[in-house]
Amino acid sequence: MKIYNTLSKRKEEFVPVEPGKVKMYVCGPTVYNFIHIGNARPMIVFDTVRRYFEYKGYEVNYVSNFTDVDDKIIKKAIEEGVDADAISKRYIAECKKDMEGMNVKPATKHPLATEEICGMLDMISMLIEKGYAYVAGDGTVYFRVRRFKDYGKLSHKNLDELQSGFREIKVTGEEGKEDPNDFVLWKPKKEGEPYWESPWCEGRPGWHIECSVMAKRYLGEEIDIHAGGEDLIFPHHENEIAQSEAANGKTFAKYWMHNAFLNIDNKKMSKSLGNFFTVREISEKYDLQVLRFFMLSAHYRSPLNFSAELMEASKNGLDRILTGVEKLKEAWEKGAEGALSAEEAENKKKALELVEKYERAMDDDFNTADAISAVFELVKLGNSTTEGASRAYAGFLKETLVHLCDVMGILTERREEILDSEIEDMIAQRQAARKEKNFALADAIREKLLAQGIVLEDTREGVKWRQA
RNA sequence: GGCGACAUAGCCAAGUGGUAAGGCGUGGGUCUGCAACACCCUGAUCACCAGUUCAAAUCUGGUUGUCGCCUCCA
Repeated sequence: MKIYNTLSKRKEEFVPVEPGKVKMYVCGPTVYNFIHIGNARPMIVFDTVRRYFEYKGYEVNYVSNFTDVDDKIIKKAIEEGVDADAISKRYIAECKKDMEGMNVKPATKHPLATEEICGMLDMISMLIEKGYAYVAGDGTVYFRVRRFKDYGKLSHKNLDELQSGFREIKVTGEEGKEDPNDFVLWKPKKEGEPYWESPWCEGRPGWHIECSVMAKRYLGEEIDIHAGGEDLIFPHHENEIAQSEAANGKTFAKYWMHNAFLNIDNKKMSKSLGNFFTVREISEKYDLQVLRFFMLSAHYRSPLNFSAELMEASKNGLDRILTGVEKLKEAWEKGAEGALSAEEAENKKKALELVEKYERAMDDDFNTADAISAVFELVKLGNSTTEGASRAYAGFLKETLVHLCDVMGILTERREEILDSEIEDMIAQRQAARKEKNFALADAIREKLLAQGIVLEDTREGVKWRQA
């Protein structure tokens, strides 16, 4: 398996720290609101990475945090007049609902920043002891960036470039810094903010330290994969490396994976541009499976554009796959017992070649777009060869297709919904009308059902229906 | 100002040296009472210019365009 490593800027063969095991850490969202579709991309992408590792037989320890102490959470809490805790708890619960809808597996562990303060105090103390951090006059603890010689190795920047760069050195509240690039490990509380006791001041942790600490606690000092959105490369992940490697004296993560951004009309999604969508909003219009399928239709390192038109295209494409699975299921149920015919054996070979194509694509830095093309080809093979197929052949194709979809987190069962009796009556009435060749009435009933979002299909096996 | 990514058919998107996967959409056909589903047919000299090579979408240089990071935003 090859993985593109941001650290080396090339694809590298994956070699786990511990044979047969994958330890991966994915930076999770700050929970101050419903997650947006931009948050959803890394969740879906890295969940797929995880599933593929599991498919290949690895045992995956997958850790993803929730940042539950942060300026934005505090701001929201003040606006609503509740505790910060109430805000974060609420949106963690909502986030988990969205994840379920997108069929993102729960992590092995979802640590919360506020429950890991002890570990953070330990690591900060250790960094001070080793000379990698210092305490400013007001009790703020900063990381001494100049002291860590590898600083910039992930983002491929060097400190001189950073300093000679365009950005202006921020002044407010940072007079205690030795170097403008130093970043906060611990900062004093402000009035009304949540805080914890520490040797330096009553305060709260900086943003970067939590991930270093949680990765260490739940995965160890050396992990295989650290992942997140590309915007996190600098400064967040650069700072994590500095903290972890300075404190532990070991390489922190072997492979750094970063997903590209999701854009809206080729523009970065932002509230100010008014092109901001939450996953919850999307779920009102589409099954979140469609969102998942959409996200996987492009390579994770390519920018992906979001629009209603593209969601429609994804919905239609996904429907094609689901219909294909249904047809195979019917063929399997009706199929005759016995061995495969010579032709079927030949087609089975073709299917196995497609499975290989799928694996080659996924092995090559998780090329889900290419893998999906193998799935579509398998669908076509099924659609065109199951007429009168044997049970064994149809069953094989069905199992293969379902399995490959499952690896990408695509559920192949259409959500079973119970029709209310009124609708069932209408379908029965339409059948009666058709029998009497009263097609005008039959069509009228079909139109009426369509208006309610129910699509009817007349097949040899009888009437089928599905949600539009 | 510094660093970086990308540019393939109406749309989306694979393909990183040997003359272009797949999906959506469009149009035509088969099937169907009509539809829907499915199946068959239908589509590109790969932004532009120059170079390397027997051979380039694929490598090198340049041009144009789009976007990102450098502001605790995935």
